[in-house]
Amino acid sequence: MLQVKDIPNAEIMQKFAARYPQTDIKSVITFLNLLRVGSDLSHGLNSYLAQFDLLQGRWWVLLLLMREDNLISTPSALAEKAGVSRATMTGLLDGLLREKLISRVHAKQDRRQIQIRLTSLGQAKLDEVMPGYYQRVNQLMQALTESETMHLMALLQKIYQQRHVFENKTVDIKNQ
Amino acid sequence: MLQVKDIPNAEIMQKFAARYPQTDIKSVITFLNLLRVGSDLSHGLNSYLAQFDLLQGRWWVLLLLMREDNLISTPSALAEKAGVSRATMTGLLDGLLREKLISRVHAKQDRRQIQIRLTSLGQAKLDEVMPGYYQRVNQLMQALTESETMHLMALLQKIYQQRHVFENKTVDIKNQ
DNA sequence: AGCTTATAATTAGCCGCCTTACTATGTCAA
DNA sequence: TTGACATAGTAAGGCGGCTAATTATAAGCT
Repeated sequence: MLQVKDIPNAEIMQKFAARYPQTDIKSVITFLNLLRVGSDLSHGLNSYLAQFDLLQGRWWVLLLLMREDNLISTPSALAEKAGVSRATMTGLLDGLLREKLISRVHAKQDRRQIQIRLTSLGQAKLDEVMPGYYQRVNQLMQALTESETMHLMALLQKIYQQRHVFENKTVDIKNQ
Repeated sequence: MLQVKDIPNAEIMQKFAARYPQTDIKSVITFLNLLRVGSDLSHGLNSYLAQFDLLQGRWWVLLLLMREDNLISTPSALAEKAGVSRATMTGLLDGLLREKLISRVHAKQDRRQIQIRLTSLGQAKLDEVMPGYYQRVNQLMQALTESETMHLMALLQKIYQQRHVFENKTVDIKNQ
């Protein structure tokens, strides 16, 4: 994701608003701040995970496996839950396999499927990573009081429900 | 960035909290929601830009150039402002050059430098992209009232100031 | 049974990001 | 002045995303 370091100042926003009159400066600034906080937290998380030779993709796979009662899942299910394509999941699993954090076993009942299991090495890796992760998340969220946190969640929910506005193609009014 | 599709439910959080006692469930859920909103908006923006053969990286470069009074900057300055490495900027500029949206000119005063200029084709591309972008941002932010927007900005600020918590290495108490 | 279609996983090849290492040029101080 | 260091840009190679195409297996029709 783009690292939105440099949110435009008022002067620059005015310049853009002059050329593009539909601009609502306050909306744009809020939007860019949301993007920036998200990307900064994401980069921060990555830099923490990198200390353990992990990045978000592979870490998330380990977590998804740990959620399962028997520590087993399949590539398609993992891809679906992680929100990546199955091809990408193949690559992530290759990496995890190289470090023996997971194992691949052919499924008996459906021979197209492969079972992915969290190994004890994989569990050990999570046991190394997670305490520091939780500690840092706590520290981060101590920026807000309990009621601020709840308020933030509510605001995020409202925005989240609108998240599809970008995905609609531009509509040509004449064709409606 | 990871597409955080699947925020763990209460039952699963309990399981993790049992193994990792430092877990504060509310903090983690809020954190994951922040990440999710950020990554969804980022993906949404990308899918909008993709209609115009752009992605965030190259689009942002065009914007940075348009901010300049004479439409000119250098690769290093752009890399700094966009928050990417200079090597990455070289790649982005290669792409933009291929489509003639920018031009490269050797600087006279410092022959290490290269001047990057937004071409009229580049400006035309922005004129195509920006109105729809602003329209969609407005639509998105209409999810919130004016006072909610200001409150959200304030909450994001507080979190943003804590963003470095992930970057500190884990401290070994014994060595302090 | 044999087709057709659907599904699971992988491969190949693209893109944008990274770090590391390199080349060219500039700067500064002994 | 020249040697050491700093800075600008690029190249090489890795990673984690993607889509499209491929292979194997399963399921459903007729």
